[in-house]
Amino acid sequence: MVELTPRQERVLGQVIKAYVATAQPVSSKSLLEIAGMRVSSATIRNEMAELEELGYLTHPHTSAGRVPTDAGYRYFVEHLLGESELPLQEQNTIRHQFHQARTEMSQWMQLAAAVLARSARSASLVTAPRLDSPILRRLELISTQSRLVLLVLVLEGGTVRQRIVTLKEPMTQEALSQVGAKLNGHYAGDTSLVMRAKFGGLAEFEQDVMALVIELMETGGQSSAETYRDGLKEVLREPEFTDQDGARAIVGAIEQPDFFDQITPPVGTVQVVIGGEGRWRELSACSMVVARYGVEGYATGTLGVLGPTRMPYSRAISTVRYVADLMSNLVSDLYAE
Amino acid sequence: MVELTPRQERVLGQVIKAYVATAQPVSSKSLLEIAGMRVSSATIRNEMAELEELGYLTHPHTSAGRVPTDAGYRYFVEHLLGESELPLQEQNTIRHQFHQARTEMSQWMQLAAAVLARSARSASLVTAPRLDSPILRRLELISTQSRLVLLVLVLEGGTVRQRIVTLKEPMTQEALSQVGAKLNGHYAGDTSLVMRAKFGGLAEFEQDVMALVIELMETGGQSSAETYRDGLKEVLREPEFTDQDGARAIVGAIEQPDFFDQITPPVGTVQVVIGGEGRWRELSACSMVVARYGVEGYATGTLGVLGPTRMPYSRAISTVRYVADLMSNLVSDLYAE
DNA sequence: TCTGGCACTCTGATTGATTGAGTGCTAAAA
DNA sequence: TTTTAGCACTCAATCAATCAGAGTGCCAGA
Repeated sequence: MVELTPRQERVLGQVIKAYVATAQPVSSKSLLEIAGMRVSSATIRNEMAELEELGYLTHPHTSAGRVPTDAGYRYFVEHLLGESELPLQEQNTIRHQFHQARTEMSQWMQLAAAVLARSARSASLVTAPRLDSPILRRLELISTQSRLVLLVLVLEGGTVRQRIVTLKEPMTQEALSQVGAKLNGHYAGDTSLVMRAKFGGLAEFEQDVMALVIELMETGGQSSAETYRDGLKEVLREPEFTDQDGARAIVGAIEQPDFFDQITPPVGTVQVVIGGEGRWRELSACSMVVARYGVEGYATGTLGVLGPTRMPYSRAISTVRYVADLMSNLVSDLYAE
Repeated sequence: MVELTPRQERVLGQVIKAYVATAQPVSSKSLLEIAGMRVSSATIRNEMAELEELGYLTHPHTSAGRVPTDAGYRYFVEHLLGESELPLQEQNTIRHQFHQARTEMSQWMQLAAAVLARSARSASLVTAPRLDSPILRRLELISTQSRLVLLVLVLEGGTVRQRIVTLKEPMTQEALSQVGAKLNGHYAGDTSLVMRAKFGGLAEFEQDVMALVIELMETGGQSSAETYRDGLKEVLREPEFTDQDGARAIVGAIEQPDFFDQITPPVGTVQVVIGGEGRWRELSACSMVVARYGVEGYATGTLGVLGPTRMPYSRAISTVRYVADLMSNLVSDLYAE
């Protein structure tokens, strides 16, 4: 990536700022007005032509103003955006909202989605934290009906997983509780790996149960319902999504519950994907700002926003970073040793 | 609602059929071709004019074909649609898919949403069954961290609810288990009403826990994540949603997790809402076909489709009915005494 | 009661002219 | 060498006018 002169950087930054605000190509004259630079429009035009040469701007047709390219946004994000923090005022508002919510992951995630959508004027997606190598805290076998038994797993950190088991022949709740107690004695505190190692010495039914336990611990809840969304309706106002294809592209992405799981930056960093970056052809008009939250190596989830490439990156990035940090703290409070 | 002559009914039915298929106004001549009626186009025109007089058809402008009105669809649904069943072939396919799924509510609901969306060419929404007056089967108190305790409730039928409690001072898992055992002894098998009645004779901490239990049982999970959706991307292909307003209207509705909870037909019936029916102004171009499933008075959820008024009502209604019945059976298998 | 025929209406596509925003380039000024 | 003023040029957007065609409404006759 070529280095730009300070003035070129200024021009690029102002073009992006104006284009993000108005969605209209930016002319050399209008740029002068908003940027208040003390040169003529012709100079600006020369700079713009140069920036176009370098691939950071284009224009839709000969007599139109300039529009940033994906590379232009990329340069902007990498070089012209400091590690700016969210204004304290907003940090407080958000923290306050989180304190008001009940101490429940589902509420927090819903709230996180709402905050992200509002702040970044985009659609947002938050997935529940998933345990990397879950540890069994306790299991329960609960008879629901003659031959149907509910298996409930409580994992370290409070995640609950459940599955219905069909028995070959009926068992009383008494008998089930005994089996439960025995298995708890054997396996509470173990990861699925350890469980596999200690598999011997079990009755057939107990083996069946443990096989299920292991499967449940390793495949994870995966429930697609564990994804929280917001802002889709509002982001459809943006001009890039008014036509059918644009709308379908973003709706299709948001509809996938695990869409952001394809992007997994390490916890603590924020990743910006501009214009689908080749990997998502449909999303060529979209950008994403994604972060992972939680405790690395233990339990992590993904959260972020999806909007037009013409996105308020500064806001989006600082909001995503702030919310991810907040969520990480919540998770580590819950899961801490 | 005025009675129509058999021929008028036939004309109305054919107009709707053609319009549903093509989204184009239907002309008198083209109607002749598809319906194969042995009269002239002029006769059809007269009938159409009559139907327009009665409010069942309109035309967008003088020299355009006819389009059904909401009243027209309503008449069609009430009078011209028998209690037709889904073709056996499809019933089998659907039943087969349900058998393939794991015996888990979340999987079934996701599947139900997918089936509905495919079959009715619409967006679908399925909400988890909610207990009407839940009965506690067992509660667990699990220490997660010094002063944070996870309260897990298992309700009759296998619903699990959880909540984090912050203690005033630390307690050991031992102590928590004792409290748990005591409360289970007292309250297992009770509804929240009974619990309120037997509230006396508890230590302060136990009272706090039971207050939470009651709250959790009465307010319900309410987790917005317990809603499954599908087909939104595809339904945006329909011409009525190509413009911004149309798309935003349907996306806004689908985004609300409890949208269908506003419509609650009794279990076993299917309700059809055409053109928003005045209650949903934004959804004037949409229809919904909704059913409640589950066991009345015990645990019920809502499921249905949302699409353009130009919807294949016959398919939609029979699919919704069939899937609702299927889900009702699954629920009653799980919850049956 | 139905039908053939014809006048009438309205849309949608096409064309052409016009306007104006905005650039690119050149030659002069700093 | 860099900046600026000026001017020619390009292209989208808008408007008006025209035209073909689809489809209706209605009347008069079967």
